[in-house]
Amino acid sequence: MDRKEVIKITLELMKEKKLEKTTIGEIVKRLDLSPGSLYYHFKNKSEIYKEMADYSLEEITRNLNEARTAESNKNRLFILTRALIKFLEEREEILFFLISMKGSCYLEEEIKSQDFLINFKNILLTEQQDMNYKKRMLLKLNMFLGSIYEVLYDSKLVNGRNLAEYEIRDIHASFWGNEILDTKYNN
Amino acid sequence: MDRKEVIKITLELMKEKKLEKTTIGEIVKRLDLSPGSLYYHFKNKSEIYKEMADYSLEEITRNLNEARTAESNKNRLFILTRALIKFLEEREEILFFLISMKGSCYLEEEIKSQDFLINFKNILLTEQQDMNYKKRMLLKLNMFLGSIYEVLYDSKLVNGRNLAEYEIRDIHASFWGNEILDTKYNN
DNA sequence: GTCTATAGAACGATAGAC
DNA sequence: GTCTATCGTTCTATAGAC
Repeated sequence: MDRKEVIKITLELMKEKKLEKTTIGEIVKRLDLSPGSLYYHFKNKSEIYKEMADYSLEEITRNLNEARTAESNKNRLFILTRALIKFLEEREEILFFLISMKGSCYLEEEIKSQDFLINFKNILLTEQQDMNYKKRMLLKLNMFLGSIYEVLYDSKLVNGRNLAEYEIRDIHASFWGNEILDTKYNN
Repeated sequence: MDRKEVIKITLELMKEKKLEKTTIGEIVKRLDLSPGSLYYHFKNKSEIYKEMADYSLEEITRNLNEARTAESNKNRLFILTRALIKFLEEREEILFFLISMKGSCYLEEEIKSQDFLINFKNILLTEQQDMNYKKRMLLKLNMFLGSIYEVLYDSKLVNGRNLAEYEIRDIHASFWGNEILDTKYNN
């Protein structure tokens, strides 16, 4: 049994069935597996959720890092914004999980939101910035993520369409338009 | 049996137990009611969810309208932003429901996100504005709401603290800082 | 390490007495 | 209009054979 396969299939299933209908029974049916086998590898449902969160974070991080190194210098924040949007549009199941995991009782408190932020923080903040700046940037980052989720929930998950380029530009401009951070990666 | 009491209690219960643990059994236990009695008034679980969504929207609308008429003229958008944040901080159960209902299989598609937007749209948009402007403003509105949800999820629901005034100002400034809409209510 | 079988509880929803 | 009792199903999770 491939552990990662379980996570991928469960994410997919969750998008289709929503939270309350994504049961162990449904998961093993989709995997063509037995409950006993699944519980041999995962101690309970929470562990599956936990690994879905880890997997989602890893996938996003990997994707953003690729985007970050692929193109160089100018408009780095635009490239990152665009990459994040494109990634979540392509991986709807991850988008849905990120949006709906907050309401689930199977995800323990600690995992929930902050881990995702930390990653963006690393991309956007350097060590030498002062506390006040960091706090405000964290707020802005939180706002940024929330905006992406809400907009993509509406456009992609409800209406099934991808954002137009001008919309991506609008989103980027709203948050990072004339931001000093734009210059951070221009060195 | 008070219909509205069921909705209020269920919202409260949901914040504590999360989506998958908010069952009919838990609801009737909290209400000190019998299942038969609950099902005499609500045809199924979806109907309860539907009315929670309606109730949440009504409460927000009522609250924003009060804020809108109470204070006059200048900085209307700041007052609305602040009122929305304060309302959701005070009514955590509504905040949690708005955040987590997207992942639920008991809320039918149609209700989901748009209805909440329509209300803000009415507040922010007038009839005579052109389509392009409206579309962009709708995107911005969506971003605005998503930001509020994400920020308050983190600050209030996870960390249990209210936003500081400077944070509210930051949020307002990010979206409506030097916006022509500021003048809309100054007539 | 996968299976079948099933425990044991909880689920949404209903029937019928009062 | 509220109750008790319970239907039939589904749930998470486990035991034990292979």
